[in-house]
Amino acid sequence: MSGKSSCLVTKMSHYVTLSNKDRERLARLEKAERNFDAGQEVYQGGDENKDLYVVKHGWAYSYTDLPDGRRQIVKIHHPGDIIGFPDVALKHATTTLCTVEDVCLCPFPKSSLDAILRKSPRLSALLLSIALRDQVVLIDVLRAMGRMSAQERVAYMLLDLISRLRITNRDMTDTFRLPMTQGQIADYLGLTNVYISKTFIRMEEGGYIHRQQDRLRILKEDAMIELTDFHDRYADMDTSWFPQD
Amino acid sequence: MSGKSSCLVTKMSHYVTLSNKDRERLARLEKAERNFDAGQEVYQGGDENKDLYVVKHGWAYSYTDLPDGRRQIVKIHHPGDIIGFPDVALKHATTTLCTVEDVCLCPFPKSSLDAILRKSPRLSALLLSIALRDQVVLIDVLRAMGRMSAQERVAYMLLDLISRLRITNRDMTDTFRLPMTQGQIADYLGLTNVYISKTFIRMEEGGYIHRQQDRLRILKEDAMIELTDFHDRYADMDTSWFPQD
DNA sequence: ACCCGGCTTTCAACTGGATTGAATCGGCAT
DNA sequence: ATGCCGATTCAATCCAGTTGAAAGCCGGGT
Repeated sequence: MSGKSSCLVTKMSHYVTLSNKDRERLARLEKAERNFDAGQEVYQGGDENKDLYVVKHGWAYSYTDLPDGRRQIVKIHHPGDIIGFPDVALKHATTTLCTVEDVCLCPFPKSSLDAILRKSPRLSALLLSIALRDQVVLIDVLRAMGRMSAQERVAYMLLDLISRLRITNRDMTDTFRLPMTQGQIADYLGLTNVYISKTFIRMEEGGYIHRQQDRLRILKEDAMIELTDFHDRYADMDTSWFPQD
Repeated sequence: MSGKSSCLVTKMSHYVTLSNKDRERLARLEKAERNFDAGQEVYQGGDENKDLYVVKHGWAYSYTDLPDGRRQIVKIHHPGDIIGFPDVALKHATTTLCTVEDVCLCPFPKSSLDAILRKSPRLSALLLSIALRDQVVLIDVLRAMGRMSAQERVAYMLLDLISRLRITNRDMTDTFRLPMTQGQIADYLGLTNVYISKTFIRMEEGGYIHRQQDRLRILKEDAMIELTDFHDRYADMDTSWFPQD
């Protein structure tokens, strides 16, 4: 099991070149593995949070409920993502983690993070940067939810997804697998499953996208970028100030 | 000018006890001062971002525009807050900073942050925690925007504001000054000024709040907490794992 | 005291998206 | 194949919140 096969290392290396030692440190986080079936809940909001997870394969999402059952999905997780990072600051998990499909997760304790923070200044800077970058991404989502129409929100979501998938999958062009149900997409975008359906149909009629099973093709990426004033935050990171290891 | 008068030190000390050295390090960030009139723009989205700001007094907010003029306020800043932290990860500022009223800001360069990260593990941990905690707070806002009614959103906002103000102002009970216009509140909550007006009136009629000039009194805090399923993330922080300095 | 400009409130018409319920599709297990 | 369950689609209706404009209010400046 060399570092080469680690999604986490692949993803982190996208931002900055890492020493072999740091690559090993990261790869070690993916030692343990647990498999989950589609639609399974891994942990719940309010639980004491002691573990983080690296996604090895499959999609998952974090969500919160309102007491009356309304639901908001707050983050969609892909291979290479670290799940639960924001909760490190708090005593209890704030969201519930649920799988979209069959998923393999690598749990590791919060304390492993400590070790990295103490030992590797370069990785610490990277982790802090990722936390801050994720704040910016959340702000972008907030803007979409607050001020965009249904069609703009869907376009924004698709652009965000494909940008993130391109990080680990360099040769991906305009087509990707979207395993989420329309109900889940609705819960992410603050809409309803019915209206997501209608919006997808309209976007397909408008020639923006093409769907075939769960594969989605983006036909007018530039138009969608313009429509949503989309910025790829994953490409604009400033790593110039990082300490050398 | 001792550390005692620094809003930043007051705010940071709320979470964790700091050594004198660390208090000095923080207080030093507030050495320079710049004053701004009400409604003034301090910097704009897209600008190269080299400075951060500590708020000394007055309220300000960060916002983004859509190309067609729709506007989303993404963060409201109070005394003691660090402005621009999320943008540290990126090459360009993502939001525009605007004052609500007459404001005094203390600018300091990104590089001062570097120095702190290298010298003080305890402050580094605190900064990382604050970044992560702010992510959780953003997620809470996202939930409000995605799934809550107008009245719930306003209630949520008021609870969030008073919780934050209580950090630096321990003896505050149920009344605070709300200097923002209803138009600004609308841009924060993804609504319109007209509907904010209507909602405030309804909440006053319902006995939830009382307004008098720009002072706002929360009458049924418990009911509002229940209504919005509000969690005070500023009180729930886990600082137990921080390294001693 | 007065005017001016920005903020809040009110009003009426309108609409984007929600809701409901039913029909259809599709995958999987038997 | 068959039957079942969840996901998707379709159509009709409804409503929370928008839009635009007008009127009231309040504070600051001269």
